[in-house]
Amino acid sequence: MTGTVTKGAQTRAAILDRAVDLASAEGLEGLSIGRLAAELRMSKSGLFAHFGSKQELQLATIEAAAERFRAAVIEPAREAPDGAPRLRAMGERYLDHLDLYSGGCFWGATSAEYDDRPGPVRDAVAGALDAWLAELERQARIAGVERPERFAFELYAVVMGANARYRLSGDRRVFDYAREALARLEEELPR
Amino acid sequence: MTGTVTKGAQTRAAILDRAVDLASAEGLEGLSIGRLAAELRMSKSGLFAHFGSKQELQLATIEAAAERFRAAVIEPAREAPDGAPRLRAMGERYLDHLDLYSGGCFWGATSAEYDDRPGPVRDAVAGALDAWLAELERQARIAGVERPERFAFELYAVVMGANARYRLSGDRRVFDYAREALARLEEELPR
DNA sequence: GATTTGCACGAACGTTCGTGCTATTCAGTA
DNA sequence: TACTGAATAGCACGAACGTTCGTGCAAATC
Repeated sequence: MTGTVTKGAQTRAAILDRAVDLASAEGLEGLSIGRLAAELRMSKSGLFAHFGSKQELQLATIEAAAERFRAAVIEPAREAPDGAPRLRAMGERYLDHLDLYSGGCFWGATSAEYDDRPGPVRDAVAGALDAWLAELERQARIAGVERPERFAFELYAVVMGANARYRLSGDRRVFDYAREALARLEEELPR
Repeated sequence: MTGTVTKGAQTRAAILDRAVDLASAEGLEGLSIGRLAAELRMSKSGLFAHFGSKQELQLATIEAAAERFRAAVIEPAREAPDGAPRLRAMGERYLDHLDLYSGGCFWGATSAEYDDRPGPVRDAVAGALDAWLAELERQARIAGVERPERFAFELYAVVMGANARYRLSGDRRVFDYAREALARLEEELPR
């Protein structure tokens, strides 16, 4: 029956939920099946059977992280109208949603990890980030920015930089700096 | 005799030179002693003897990377006078020096990898990055910026963002975007 | 009630990892 | 040329990794 959540699907979802957190802290390579199983109090083989290979687990984890990102950043920001308000909402939502991970931004951690490891995993990570950049670009275009790619890059750099800096220094003031930078970016928008 | 370069020191330097590249691509954890030895055509145990433990190898690699960074970014930028010109030179030198690594910025890769792994390695990485941020901040203060920390963060975010984005997309235009952002930051400076 | 399916388990495989010991080779000095 | 300490190699270890296999059990299907 459509909508029925089987036991297996529940377990799988629980695995992936934990996997996203673990990967955001230890990376997608450091995400070991044995550790993940131990944390979830299940056997390595039982967990493994859900995915068939480590790579499939990694890809499923990426998809789960993308889903979390959509639910926490993209979707809420849709309440704001296209263009400038949406851009402001996405930047703000991104900074807020960082608390959802126990190990900082999933994309910050995994993109640095896989940028030099060709393969399906890298492609999936790059695809997810490209999609976000493309959405930023689209909204910048709607807002009337003359060079949306440049604008999207700068917004990305500021918020990801804040994540990276906070992770290493523990100094929450970087979020204030980031918000100021976003505000100054906003002033660039034609009105 | 002081200044004499023994055979061991030469080997050690060659190991670390390769280790910095390998770690910038595979991370400090992915930097395996066996692989490193194979690439340098020496035995695992022979290489290992130079450091005594993997952690010591990692710490030495970080120090070597810091040295490379100083030689390629900090020192050349010293030719420019303190303040605004120095800030411009450091941003520019950073972007240029990225070609020195085969796997992108060493600090971008390792700081994301270790931000959630407490210990001496994390401390060393954080220390090196803090030192750079502090230097940026110092120069911003000399240039008369009202809030040097904020300025340093923004410069950092832009250039590290360019590295991350280029690594994943392969699109060199991000360097142009970064340079424009640096130019706009420069306009902020009091004259 | 019999049979099939979904899900999880424990044991074991081969490989790679870091690390420890011992033997060998090499360079520089007496 | 013999000696000596530094530098490198050889070999083995225990642990962790991803993966495979056969099995147990509960729910669903017939």
